[in-house]
Amino acid sequence: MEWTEERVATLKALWQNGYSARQIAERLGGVTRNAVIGKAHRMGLSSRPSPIKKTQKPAAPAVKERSCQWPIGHPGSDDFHFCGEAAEAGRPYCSTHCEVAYRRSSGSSENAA
DNA sequence: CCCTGATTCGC
DNA sequence: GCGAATCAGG
Repeated sequence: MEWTEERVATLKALWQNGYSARQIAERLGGVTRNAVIGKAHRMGLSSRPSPIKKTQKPAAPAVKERSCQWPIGHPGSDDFHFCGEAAEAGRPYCSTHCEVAYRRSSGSSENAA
């Protein structure tokens, strides 16, 4: 196929209307999306929403680690507070309190302390 | 495996 | 200049 004024105009029109290269190629007929993209690139077009997204994620509010939320004292009490030590990654407590928090007492009769 | 555009490369 | 092949990512 030949890139006539008409075909080029169609290409540009569709491209600017947000059509994907594949849609344009299909519409024109006799060309593949590569031809469309290649032609578009050659005429100075392209620069459409590139699929190659940049890994730009500076805003990562993903909660990494906070301070240990292990309660110290009685809730409501004047000196009630949380442990505050550096918590383990992905856990709400520090290493010490993690042991306590996740200590599974599965049917053991070790209650005589 | 489907898609997207970008770029490269031989013709 | 052309477009398939390849690249790079979703």
